[in-house]
Amino acid sequence: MSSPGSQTRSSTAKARLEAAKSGKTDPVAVIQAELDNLMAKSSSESSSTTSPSKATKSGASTTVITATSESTVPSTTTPTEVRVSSAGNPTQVITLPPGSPVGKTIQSIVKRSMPSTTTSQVVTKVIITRNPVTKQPVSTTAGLTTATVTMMSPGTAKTSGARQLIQPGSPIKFIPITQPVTQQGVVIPKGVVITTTSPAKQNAAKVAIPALKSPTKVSGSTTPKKIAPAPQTIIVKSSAGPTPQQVSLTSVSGVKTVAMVANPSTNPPQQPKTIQIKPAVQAQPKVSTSSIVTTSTAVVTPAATAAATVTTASAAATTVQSVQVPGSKFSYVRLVTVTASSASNTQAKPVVTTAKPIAPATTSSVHSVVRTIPTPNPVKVNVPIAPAQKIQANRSSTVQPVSVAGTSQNRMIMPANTQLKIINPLTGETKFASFPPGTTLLAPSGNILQNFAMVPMVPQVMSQAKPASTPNYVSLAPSGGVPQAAPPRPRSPPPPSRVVNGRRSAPVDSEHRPRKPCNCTKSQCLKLYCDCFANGEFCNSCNCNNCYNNLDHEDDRARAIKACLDRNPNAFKPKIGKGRNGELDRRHNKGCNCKRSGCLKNYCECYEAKILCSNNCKCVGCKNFEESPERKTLMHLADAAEVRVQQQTDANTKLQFQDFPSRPAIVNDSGKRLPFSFITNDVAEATCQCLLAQAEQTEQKRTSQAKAEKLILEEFGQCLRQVIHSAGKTKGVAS
DNA sequence: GAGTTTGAAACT
DNA sequence: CAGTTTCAAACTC
Repeated sequence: MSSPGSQTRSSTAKARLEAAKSGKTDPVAVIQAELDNLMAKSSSESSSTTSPSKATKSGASTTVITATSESTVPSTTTPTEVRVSSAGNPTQVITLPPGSPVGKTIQSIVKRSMPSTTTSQVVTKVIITRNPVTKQPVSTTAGLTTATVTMMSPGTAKTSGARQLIQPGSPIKFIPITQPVTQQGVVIPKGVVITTTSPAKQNAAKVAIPALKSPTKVSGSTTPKKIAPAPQTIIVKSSAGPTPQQVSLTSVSGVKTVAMVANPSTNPPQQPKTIQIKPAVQAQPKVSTSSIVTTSTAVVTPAATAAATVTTASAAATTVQSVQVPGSKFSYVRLVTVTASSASNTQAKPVVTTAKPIAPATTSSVHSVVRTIPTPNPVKVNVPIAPAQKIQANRSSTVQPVSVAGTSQNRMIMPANTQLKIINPLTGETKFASFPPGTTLLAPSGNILQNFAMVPMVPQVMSQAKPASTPNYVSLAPSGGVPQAAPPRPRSPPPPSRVVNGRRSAPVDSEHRPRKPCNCTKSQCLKLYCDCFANGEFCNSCNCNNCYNNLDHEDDRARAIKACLDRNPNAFKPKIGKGRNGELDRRHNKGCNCKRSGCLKNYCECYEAKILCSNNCKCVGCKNFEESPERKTLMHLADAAEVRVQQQTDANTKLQFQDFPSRPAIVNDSGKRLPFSFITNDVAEATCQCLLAQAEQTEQKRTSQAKAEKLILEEFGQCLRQVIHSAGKTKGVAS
């Protein structure tokens, strides 16, 4: 059941975004980052002191919005000057009257400036700078001054699983906040602005050889160990200000979501403000609908979205810099404490509480609304991040610092099975702690955590933990806590090779199939025999013995890396490169040396990478060439196996639905459904949407609070009547 | 699960 | 650079 018009009204009630998937690992970059990190030890002090300069504009109110959703500008009732800049296009300055749905406005601007056929990533940034009338900064008191949403260009959708990048105009998915999901969180203790950039879709490998591995061997189900590398580029910058906020990274189905929670506890409670933003510039499209800020809910964007929304609420004592390495899929955040006051806040221990998990994307049709939270309730905004494309060499962010209204609480939402190394850069004190999934570290005073750099001890984190006085890096790798087996795929395109260096490293589906844990016994996981090490990752939940590939043996590890690079400068570079025809012609850079396998077993790096042997190979008795009958036979067998697996999967799925009917009717002795049995989840949700819509309307009309409450209650009564009416019509007999 | 095979990495 | 050894993953039983 749904009340009349509820669908329409609810369309403005929630955000629905879709996300992109992660990209490939580049161990070279990780290694490079680690080496750089080591080298940075000597210059860490200077980094600390220079960071604040980037976090300028303290007190200024700048709102950055990069968005496609129908979001509204954070709370303000005054006209707002907005600068819209997107890749490859000149910056536009527009003035938005109060109440305008800035998301639509931005979107229309972007659409006009962006070729529809482009496949490259487009990041549109909207910076709300000031009130053009009063020349005052906008709405710093709203407790939410920054929103960042990254817009993906069309043509980036992938077909497998949830791997979809958002397309302009596509429906946006809504994630209820209450459902559990694997999370990986990082707290940015002080006010920060995060922008995300998404890479264009990388072509999947086009190869000839189908996967022959038994489906049961798909590593995803068995390895908690490998956590997929960070697929996105994240630029985090701090802003000056007194209050902390939360930034958390949530991985849902391989897509990372950044959530920043502003704790408005230090802000005086405010009444929700209605924003009316209309295009003031003639060239801008007219927007007839306006979204209203009505509740203390946060923007909830789905995990599977390419849009990103970030809100910040405060200024910072900590500078957060992004560290990006050329060619790397990894994103690092360098946390540098910059305030003198922070020095007095050492030794504090985080309070551990249970975090409310953020639900994965659903297929709900509810539209999204960016909601400012002027109340003491935290503002929670998620930033789904698309896979990284090519990471540029600049190691520091160029994002404008943003000042934000203050909050006083830090939080860190733990990813699954996260172990943290907490380092006090001032005293050098190091602590280790492990937290269950979903754990949130709270720093109620706002500064408890600010002197500690948090280093999730997960794979892909390369020597982030540094000694005291050294900038600390936090890898923003997506959670691998819930490995997912790649769905059965047709022969083409096969996954990009994972033969990064090592041997027989599984040709991982770059999206997010985790690599298997290693079983090294003699190498201490410090040689390229070890897949983890070869891929530039820490061992995590591996079965190795005497492992030195961890934070406890940083020095040894660094030496081992150096030794490998001394032997072979390309040791950590991908082994599979592009041929003359680019992606269509991948080849093993070094070539294999197989003698007995005929290059038709996974011993062969070429075969494992699902590419044909090339002139680079020195193999004997090679059967891994285009016209090889043996290879063709294997291909056919593999295809047939895949078909069978797919059919079996489909059958199982069907059975599951049959075995678990949605919800048994609740009936009385006579077999009639009892009235409350009609209040299903759908009904409840629809009712809530109706109430929400009603609340929005009252906000829009600026009705008094008393009347608003009355109207909402009446709406609730209306919903109940409809439920009763529907129950009566069905004369519900249990089914 | 134990043992064997294999080829890349490491070493000489 | 070639030959040998070491190593851990792939494979077989």
